[in-house]
Parts: sequence; structure tokens; C-alpha cells
Amino acid sequence: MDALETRELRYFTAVAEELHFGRAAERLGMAQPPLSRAIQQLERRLGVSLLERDRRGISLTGAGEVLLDEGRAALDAATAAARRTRRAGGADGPGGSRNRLVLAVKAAASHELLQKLLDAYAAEPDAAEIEVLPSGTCEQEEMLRDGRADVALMHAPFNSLAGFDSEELLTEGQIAILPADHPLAARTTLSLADVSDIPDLPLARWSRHGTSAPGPGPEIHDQTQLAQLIALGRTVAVFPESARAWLWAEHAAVPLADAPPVVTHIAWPAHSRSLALAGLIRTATRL
Amino acid sequence: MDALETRELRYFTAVAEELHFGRAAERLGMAQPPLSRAIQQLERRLGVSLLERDRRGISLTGAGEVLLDEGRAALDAATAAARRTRRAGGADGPGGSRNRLVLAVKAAASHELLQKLLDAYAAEPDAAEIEVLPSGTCEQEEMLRDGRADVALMHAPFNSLAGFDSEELLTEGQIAILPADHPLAARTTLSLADVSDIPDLPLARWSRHGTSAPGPGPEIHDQTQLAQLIALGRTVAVFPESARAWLWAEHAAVPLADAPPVVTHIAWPAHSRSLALAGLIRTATRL
DNA sequence: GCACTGCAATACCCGGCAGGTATCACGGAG
DNA sequence: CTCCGTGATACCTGCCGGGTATTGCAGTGC
Repeated sequence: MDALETRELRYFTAVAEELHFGRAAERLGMAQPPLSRAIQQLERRLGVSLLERDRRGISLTGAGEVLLDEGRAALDAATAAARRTRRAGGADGPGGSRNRLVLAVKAAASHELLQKLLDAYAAEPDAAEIEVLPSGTCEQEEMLRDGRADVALMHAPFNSLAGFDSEELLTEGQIAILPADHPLAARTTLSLADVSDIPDLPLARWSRHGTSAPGPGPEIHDQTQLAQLIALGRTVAVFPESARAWLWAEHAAVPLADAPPVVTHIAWPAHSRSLALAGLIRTATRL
Repeated sequence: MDALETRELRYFTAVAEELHFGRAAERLGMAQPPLSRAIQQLERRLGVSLLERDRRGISLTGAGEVLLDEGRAALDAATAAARRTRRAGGADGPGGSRNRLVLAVKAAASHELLQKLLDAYAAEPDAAEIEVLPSGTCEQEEMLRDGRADVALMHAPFNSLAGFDSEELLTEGQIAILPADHPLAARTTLSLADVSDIPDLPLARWSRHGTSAPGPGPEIHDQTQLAQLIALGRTVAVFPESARAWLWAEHAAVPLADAPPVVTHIAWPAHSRSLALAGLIRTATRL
């Protein structure tokens, strides 16, 4: 019936994520009692119990899990509305809106493709200004959802295209990047199994948001670190073929025969109606 | 930065849709002055002018258009959060949530497919209860977006799958349904051009939400009316092949050679994580 | 030219509710 | 049994969301 207030959603997601009223209140910059009360009111308003209070902290009920998911989506939509409106209002030229589009790209994405896209679009008659926003590993989905970006280059199957409209731009195979002096570097082709258990070359693990997958390989934060570790003969990595563009002399690239192809998509929020965005997409699909 | 409050979005969308403060206030059940003030505050908060006040009513600026789009999406997300949470909280069995899924189907959809799907799913071990929600023409998208439904059967290319995850279920051709005693009923095949300008049989026009496309044909509100009008020799209609299931004796069906095939998809909100939903989709794709 | 009308903006007031502080209730650990 | 950590309750206060009355202003009809 009635839509939940943004404030209620903010409060609930904080509590649901912290599973602790005190910490959640701190995170929200408020005291604990009003937060407790607000959650109770929310539960009464919905006629549903969201939290299991078992006198030893709290846990989410089934309904609570649902609200956490849906609430995050709604909050993202609300912040996206604010951000995109602010961006659109920056400068209205007379007669037409001087739009600026924010394009999120993974740092490791194909430079070549991006360059071609930007050049081709800049040549369009009604080209808007494009701000390229480098984003961390798999962060583009989040950026599209909460309005920090208007459009993104994403890599299937690594990125999920769920909830966005998208067009395929480029399909490429994957390559293993290993030290030039490693025995396997002489091979003309490798399989995933080959590179996943080289005893002296564990696969590197990306660490993001402070968390990282467990494993034997070294933890890395950016592409330069990775390139260095490979050059030093300490690790091996798997990348789309376009990564050849940034290989060092100490690196060797070997195609992976059985790796799934990587498809670069251009993706945007499904409800988008911006003319500038439409132009960019048209340009992109014609590349 | 900060998410917009649901209330602000409600107010703004009302004003943006009515383009009249007085009517908008009435629709919102409040007085006009506080509404004016709220919009001004919103504009100050965003640092953007949303409305063009030209002393003769108001109109949207570019930023206003953006906010109308984004705000609608955010409002839908917020009401969806409320609805789905309420539904999930109805009855938590001990140990597992006794979920109920709401499936939106167009009234004219394939009964056969729906029946098979429901039967197959009911046979699953952990089947949730499925509530079938009949929805008007092309209304399923809206229902998925604002949480009235959890999953829907949609017909491409009539429904837009934008913003949802989906799986193809069934592809079928289209047929023209005409009076059995009409000359064209004897043909084994027809083209779209054939049926679109039969002098004595204008195509019927669906009227929904009080509005309807202009044209010569009779205005209809439901399928029974349509069936009757066809039987009376007053109109002709185009449907997917599965419509043969509800034909009357007075009807004749002729395949349309050049009509685009209709693809029935099962679609659901992209962020959905419900186990019950996953089970239903798994069942559906195996049909 | 002048009164009239329709619409948004301003001025001012009031009540409710969001948020704060102090305290309680309760269960676990020592 | 006491103390600590937790969430809930009690009570207060100030802000702000909303209401009524009024003004300002641009068309419009006479």
C-alpha cells in the first residue's frame, strides 16, 4: 500500500547489516533508543516481525532478509535519483540540456575499445560530455545502481547484467599471463587446469573492500602490483586478450583454450530515457 | 550523497505529473502551500531547479524530467519493499519461511503453458504456494516493479523485459481470429496487411485505464467482449497461436505468415534472491 | 482601464514526532 | 551475587511538516 520512508529503510539496513543496535546507531550518527523505537514502529507498520530478539544479540527473520534486499535496492534507487538529478541540473543550456554522461569502466578493461568508443562518440553531432569513471573490480553494477554512473562497460560473465539493459560490444578469448622465463610460457596454448595448479605459481587473489578470498596466492590491490609480481616470477594471472596491450617485456601471454570467452557489454539502467545516453549506445553498437 | 526521502519523491512526482500545484495537492490529500514549500526545499536541497514557473502554470526543466523518471523508479522500489516484506512475513514456519509467490499473467496468456508450469512446480518437493494474479494488458511490468507480483509471464515483443531477469519459455506464431463465415476464413494463411485493412472488419482496439488508441474499430475491455464481437462478424483480432484454446465454434483461426513470433518469458526482478522463486524458474526452464 | 479570476508564493501558527538523556530489565560470565 | 553488555522503556524538547489566511501577479472579459 504505502511506500516505506527512506529514513526507515536506512535505519533498518544499518541494523540488519550490523546485527547490533548500538553499532548501527553509531553508524547512523544517532542514539540507540530512538533507533530501537523506529524499528519497532516499522515492524508495527508492516505488521511483520523483522528481527529475532533472542537476548543475545539479534538475527534476521525471513521477512527481514527480504526487506534487507528490497530495501537496499530502494535506497540505491533513491540515491540514484538524487545524484542523477543533481548532475542533470548542473547547467541547462537554453533549448537543450547540456548533458554529461558518467561512464564507469573497469581499470583492466580494453583500452582500445574504450578509445574507439570515445573517439567515435565525440565525432557525433550532438555529443554530450563523457566523464570516464574508473571503478574497482566488479564495482560498476553498484555504480549504475546508485547513480554514480549512467552507463558502464561490463565484462560478462564476471559482471552480472541483471537488471540492466545492455548491448554486446566485443567478444574475446582469455589468456594466461605468466613470467616470460617460465617453462609454460613456451606453450602455444594452455588449459584452465594447467594454470590453476602450477605448484610454483599460485593464482593471485584480488583483495577488495578489505576482504579477500582465501588461498595460497599473493594478495593484490591493483593491476600494477599484479604486473610486478608476474614479472618477478611469483604468480600467474588470467585476463581477456585485450590485456596484451599492457604486457611488460618480462611477461608472456598464452591463449587459454578452454576458458569461457569474455563479452564486453555496454550496460545502462533499464528505465533510462536520456537522449545523450541513447546516442552513446547507438555509437557503441555501430563500432 | 544523501538519498531523497520517499515523501519528497511522492510530492514531486505528483506535481510533475499534474503540472499544477493545486491539483497535485488535492491528489496528495493536503493543502497547496505546504506542497509549494516542500518542492522549493527539495530544489534547494538538490541545488537544482526542477520546475519552470512562467506565471502561467509550470513546466519541467531537464533536471525535473530526470527526477520524474528516477523518482518513479525509486518510489516503485520503496512500495515493492513494503509489499514483499509484508508478504514474506505472513507466516514464518519454524525452520523455513513458508513462502508464497505471486505470479502475474496476462489474462490472454497460454493457459496450457501456465497449467503445465503450475502442475510441474507443485510436484517439486519444496514447492511454495503460488498465487496467480491476472493482470491487464501489459500491466505485468508495473506489477513486478512495485512489488504486487514476484514473477510474471510476459510476452515479447509486447512486454518490455527491460530491467528484469528472464528466461524464454515458449515461442509461437500468431493467428488471425475471424468470424467463421467470413471469406478470408477459408484461406490457409494470411499476412498482416491482409487483416489490417479489411473494409468490413476493422481491428478492435483495447481500452485500458480509460484511454484508448484512436481508430475505426470497436472499443473492447476484455477478451469475452472481443470473442463476442468476432462471433457477431464485427471485428477481427490477432493473437498468439495458443489462443486457439478458447476459440468459439463461430470463430476461425488463420495463421499469419509474416507476423513476428511471440515469445513467452518468465521474468522476475533482477535482485531477487528467493529460494522459492529460484525453484519456480528452474521448473519453468525444464518444461 | 478596471474588476475578476486562477495560480503560486508568503506569513504565521500549531501539533506531532523524531531524536536526545536517563533509566530499567534481563541474561551471561566471572 | 555483582558487573557488563544488550535492547527496551519513560519522559522531555525542538524542529518541521502541515494547515489557514493572505498577498502578488498575469491574463481576461467588460
